[in-house]
Amino acid sequence: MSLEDLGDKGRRAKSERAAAKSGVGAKPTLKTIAELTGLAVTTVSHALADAPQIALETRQRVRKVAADIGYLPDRAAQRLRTGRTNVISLVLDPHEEILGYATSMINGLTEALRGTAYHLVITPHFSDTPQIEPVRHIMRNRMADGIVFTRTEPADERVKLLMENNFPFICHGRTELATAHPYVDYDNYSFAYQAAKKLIAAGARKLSIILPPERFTFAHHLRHGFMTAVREEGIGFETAKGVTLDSKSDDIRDYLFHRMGEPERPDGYICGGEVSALAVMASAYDHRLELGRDIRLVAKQTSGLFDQIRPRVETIYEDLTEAGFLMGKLLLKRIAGPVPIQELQALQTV
Amino acid sequence: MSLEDLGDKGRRAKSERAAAKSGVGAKPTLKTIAELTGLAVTTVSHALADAPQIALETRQRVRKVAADIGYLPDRAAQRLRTGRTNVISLVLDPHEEILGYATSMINGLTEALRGTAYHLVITPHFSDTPQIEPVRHIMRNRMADGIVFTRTEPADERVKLLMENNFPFICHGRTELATAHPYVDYDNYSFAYQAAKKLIAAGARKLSIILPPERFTFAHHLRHGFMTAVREEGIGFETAKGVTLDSKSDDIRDYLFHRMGEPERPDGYICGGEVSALAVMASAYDHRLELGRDIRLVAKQTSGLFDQIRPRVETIYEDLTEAGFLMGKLLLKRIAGPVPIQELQALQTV
DNA sequence: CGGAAAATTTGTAACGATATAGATGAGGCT
DNA sequence: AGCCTCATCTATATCGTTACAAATTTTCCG
Repeated sequence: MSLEDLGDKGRRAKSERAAAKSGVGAKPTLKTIAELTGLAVTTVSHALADAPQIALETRQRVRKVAADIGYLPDRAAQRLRTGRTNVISLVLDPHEEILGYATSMINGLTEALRGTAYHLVITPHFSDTPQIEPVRHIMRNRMADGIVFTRTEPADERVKLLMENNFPFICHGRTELATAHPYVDYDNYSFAYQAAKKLIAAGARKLSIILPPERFTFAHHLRHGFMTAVREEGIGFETAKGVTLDSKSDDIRDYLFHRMGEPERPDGYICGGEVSALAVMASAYDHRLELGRDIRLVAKQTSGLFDQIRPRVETIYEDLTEAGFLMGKLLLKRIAGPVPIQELQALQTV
Repeated sequence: MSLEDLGDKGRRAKSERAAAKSGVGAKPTLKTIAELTGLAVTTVSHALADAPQIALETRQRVRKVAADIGYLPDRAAQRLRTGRTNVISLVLDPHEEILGYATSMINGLTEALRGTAYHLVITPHFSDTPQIEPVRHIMRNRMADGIVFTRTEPADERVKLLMENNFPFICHGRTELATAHPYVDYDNYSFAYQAAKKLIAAGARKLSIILPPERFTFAHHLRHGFMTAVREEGIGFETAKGVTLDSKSDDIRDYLFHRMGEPERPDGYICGGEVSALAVMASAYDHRLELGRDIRLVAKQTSGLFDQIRPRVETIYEDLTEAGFLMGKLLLKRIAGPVPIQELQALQTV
C-alpha cells in the first residue's frame, strides 16, 4: 500500500467509511432501508414482501428506496431463517463429457432460472461413489431446493428416495416405476423407430444400433423402437455387442471396424450419439465403404456439428437446451407448491 | 397418497417425529453435538476448528461424535456469520456453446474443488447486458469467494475491476494490461506458429487462419504466432474475413466455400476450433478438393472428436479439463491468502 | 495449603432476515 | 366520554455459526 493510499485513508469521511470495505459501496441491508425511510426493519421486510397490512404508500416508498440503493436480500440470512436455499442443484456425472451434452442443458437451465432468485449449483457425482450419494447429501443437508439429474434408470434409486421424501426434483429420462414422477424425456422410442424406417426406406437390409448402457431406461426405449421397426419390416438386425454409447470412441470404432470386415455385416446403423456416428463413418472410411451405398447411417444430432459433416448424414434432432429449459421451468413450478405430477412431465417429440 | 401412507403416518413415534421433516434424520447442528458431549456450543465450535486452547482429548472426542452423527456445518449460518460463501462462481457466456468447451472446464473445476467446502455456481452472462455486470454483481453482493471467467480481452474491464478491489479471481486467457493478474492460458501463439510450420512443411503455399473475434486477447496471440511463422517462411497468407470462430458454423462454411472457389485460394488452413475445422473440411468436400493434397488443415483439438474424423486431420491438443483444474487450484490458493501473482499464472504449453 | 498462573471451558452478542405476537393511533359507535 | 375496531407499524425471538470477553477449573509454586 502506497503513501497516497494511506493519505487517502486518513481523509475518509463518514459516508465513505461504510463503503471502504467493498470498494463499491457497502452492501445495503434492511437496516439501511429502515434508516433511510425512518421505518422499522420489520416493516421494511414486510413492505418488500408486499404484505397487505402495510400501507400501499409505504410499500411503494420502501420499494423505491430499495431499488435506488440497489438492495438485494442477503441469501445467507434468508436461507438461514427460512430454510429455503434458492439453489437448484444439477447433479452431473463428469463422465458425460459427451460433446456438450451438459453445456446445452446448463444453458437451458440458466435460461429458465433467469430473473428468479435461484442459482444453479453444479454437484459432481464422482464415479467412485454410489450414484445416490450426492442426492442423499443434498437432501439431508438441505443444499438445494430442487435437484436435477440425468441418465435415469428403470428402478432409479434417486427417484425413489426423492419421491419418498417428497423432495422437488426433475430428471432427464423416465423410470419404469409404478409411481409417476416428474421428468423431461426425449422420445427415444420414436427416434429409433423412425431412424430404422428411414434406413430401410433408403435400402438398408440389415440394421445395427449402438445402444447406451443397459442400465439406463432410454436404452430400453431405443431398443424397443428399433425392434418394433425391424419386426414390422421383417428385416435383419443386431445390436452392437461389447460397446455402448459410453464407450471410448476409439473402442466403438474398433468394434465397428472389425464388424464391418466380417460377413453378414449390417449396412444400416443407428447412432444415439454424435461421436458414435462419427465412429461409424470412420470405420466405413477405413474400409473404403461408401456411405449411402455400402453403409447407411442415421444419427441423433444434439449440436450443430453434423451440419458440417461430409458426406451429409441423415440426422434426427434432440434439443437438449430445450430439455434443460423445461426441466428448469417444471422444477420451479414444483418448488412453488404442490402440482399434479402429470403437469411435471414432458416428452420431447421427435 | 394411499391409505397405507396415512396409516404409517399415524404410527409415528417420538423419535421419528424430529426426523419426519427430512425423512433422513434431523439435521445435526453444533447444538446436537453439544448435547451429546455435554459441552457448550462454543466449545464444540472451537473444538471442530481445532483451536489449540481446547484440550486435545476434547477435540478428538468432539470430532468423533461429529463424524458419527454426520455433522456438517450449515453453510448459510457460516456464510452469514463469517462472510465467506464457500462458493466459486463460474461466469459463463451461454454463447460458448462450442462443443463442450464449458463442460470440460467444469469437469476440471469440480475436480479441483473436490474435497473442499467449495461449491461451483454457474452464473450466466446474458448477451444483452454488459460483460462486467455479473462480475460486479457477484462482488458487490458477495455472492462468491472467487470468480472464474473466460474469453479475456486485452483491456478486460472485469480484470481491472477485480484487481482494483483485490477480489480473488482467475481468468482463462491473458490481458495486455501493465498490471500482472492471475490467469490460466493456453499458448495460442505457439499453437498458431507450429500449426503454420506444419502446414508449410506439408507443402502448403498460402496459409489462412480463422481467428476468434478481435476483442479477445487470444485472437492477437494466434495472429502473432501465425504472422511470425509466415514471415519467417516468406509465404503467402491471409486471415479469414468476415467470419470468426464464433460465427455460425454454416456462415464459416459458406465463407470458406466461396473463398475456395476463387483464384489465389489458400491451400493451408489453421483452425482454432473443431467446428471451424469441420467447416473447412465440408467446404473442401463440396468443392471436391482433396484434403492433404489440394487443401491442408491443422486444427486445435479439445475433445476426442477428431479421433473419429476422416480423412485424418493433423491436430494440436488443448486440454481444457486441465485448464479448469488449474483455475480451480490457483483460485483456491488465492482465496486461502495473499500469494505472489506470478504463482497464480499458468501457461499451458502446446 | 493459599494463591497466582496456566489451561480449559463458557456466555453473550452479532451476522441479516422473517414469523409471531403485540403495540400504536385513528376513527366509529353508543 | 368511553370503548371497540381496524389499519398500520413495531418489538422480540430465532435460524446456526463464530468473535470476543469472561468464567471456571486445573496446575504449580512457595
